Amino acid sequence: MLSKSAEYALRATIYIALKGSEDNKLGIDEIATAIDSPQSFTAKILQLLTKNNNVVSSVRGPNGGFYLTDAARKLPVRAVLEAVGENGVLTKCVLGLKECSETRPCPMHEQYRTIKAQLRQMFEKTTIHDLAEETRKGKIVINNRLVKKK
Amino acid sequence: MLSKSAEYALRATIYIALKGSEDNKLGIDEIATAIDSPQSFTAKILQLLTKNNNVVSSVRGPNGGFYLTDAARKLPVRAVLEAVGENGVLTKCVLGLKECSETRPCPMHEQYRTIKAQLRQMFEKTTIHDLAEETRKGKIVINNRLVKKK
DNA sequence: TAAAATAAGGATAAAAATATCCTTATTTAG
DNA sequence: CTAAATAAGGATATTTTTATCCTTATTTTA
Ligand code: FES
Ligand code: FES
Repeated sequence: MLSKSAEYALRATIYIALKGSEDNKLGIDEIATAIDSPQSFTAKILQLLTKNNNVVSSVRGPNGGFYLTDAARKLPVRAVLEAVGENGVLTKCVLGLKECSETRPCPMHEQYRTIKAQLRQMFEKTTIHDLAEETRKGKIVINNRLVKKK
Repeated sequence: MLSKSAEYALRATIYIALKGSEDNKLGIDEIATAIDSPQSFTAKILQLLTKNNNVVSSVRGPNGGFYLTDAARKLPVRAVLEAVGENGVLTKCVLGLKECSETRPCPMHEQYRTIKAQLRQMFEKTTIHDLAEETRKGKIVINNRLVKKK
C-alpha cells in the first residue's frame, strides 16, 4: 500500500509528535530505535520532512534534534505522504492506467472510487495530532514490540 | 497501491477473458499490445497465472496461446493477486508494522479497518467475469488509448 | 574559542522490482 | 516426420527502492 519511506515517515512523525517538543528535541538514534526503522535511511526521510511541507523541524548541534511545531501537529496525514512523494494512492488508477478519470474509467474504477474517497478522507481529515493522541490514549503501537507505558 | 506485476496481471486477465476462448487463444504479443504492457515481462506474469490458482490456461504451438476456462472466469480478483504474490494489501499494516491485529493496532488501524474490509470485499466479491462484463458493456478501458468498438 | 554534539548532504552499496533476450520444450499442421 | 509456431524457462540487464557510510555544516556549551 505505502512505500517503506512513507511508512517510516508516518511512524517517525507520530513518534516525534508524541515524545518531542521544542524543548525536548529527539535525536535520530532515539527515533529510529523507537519506531524500528533503519537509522540512516530514517535520517534521509526526516530530511525530506523538514524540507517539504514543514512537517518536521530540526536543529543541529548539542541538544539539537527533531520536533514538531504546533502548526505541524495540525497537518493532515496527507502532508506527510506528500513530503515523501507518496500521494499517488489517492490519484492513480488501480489497474495502472496512466489516467484515472470518470470519463475514461477502467473496469475497477467504479468500485474503487468509494474506497479512494475514503482513503482521501482518512488522509486529509486525520491530523498528525490525531494519530499521536490515538497512540497516547490506547494500547496503540508504532513499533514491533509492546508499547511501554511511561 | 498494486505492483506493476499485479496491474499487468489484472489487465491481461481481463483482456483474455474478454477476447479469448478455448478455441480462440490469444498470443502474448496481442495481449501485451492490447493492454499496453512490456511483452516479455507480461509473458512472465502469464506464466505465474498459469501455474498458480489456474487463473489462465495456455497451450503451446501453432494456434496456441492463452485463454480462460469457465471456472477461471468465476474466480475472484483476489485469485489473480494471489497468483502474482500480491495479496498483502489485505493483510498488512498501513504503517508497515510486522503484524496488523485488533489486539496490537497501530494508530491508523481503526480507520483503516473499514477501508481494508471494503478492499477485501472488492477483491473477493468481484470476479474476473464481472470485470470483463463491465468492460464489454461500457466505455471502459484497459489500456492507455481509446477503446475500439468492434 | 575550542570541542563536542548533532543534523545535513553526498557518495555508494545492496536488494528488490521491472524488463529484455535467448534457448528449450511442446504442439500443430502439412 | 518435419517444420513452423508458440509458450516456458533461464540468464541477464536495467531501474527503482531501500539502506549504509562518511564528510560537512551548524549549534551549543565549557
Ligand atoms: S481508471 Fe482505474 S481506478 Fe480510475
Ligand atoms: S495495525 Fe496498522 S493497520 Fe492494523
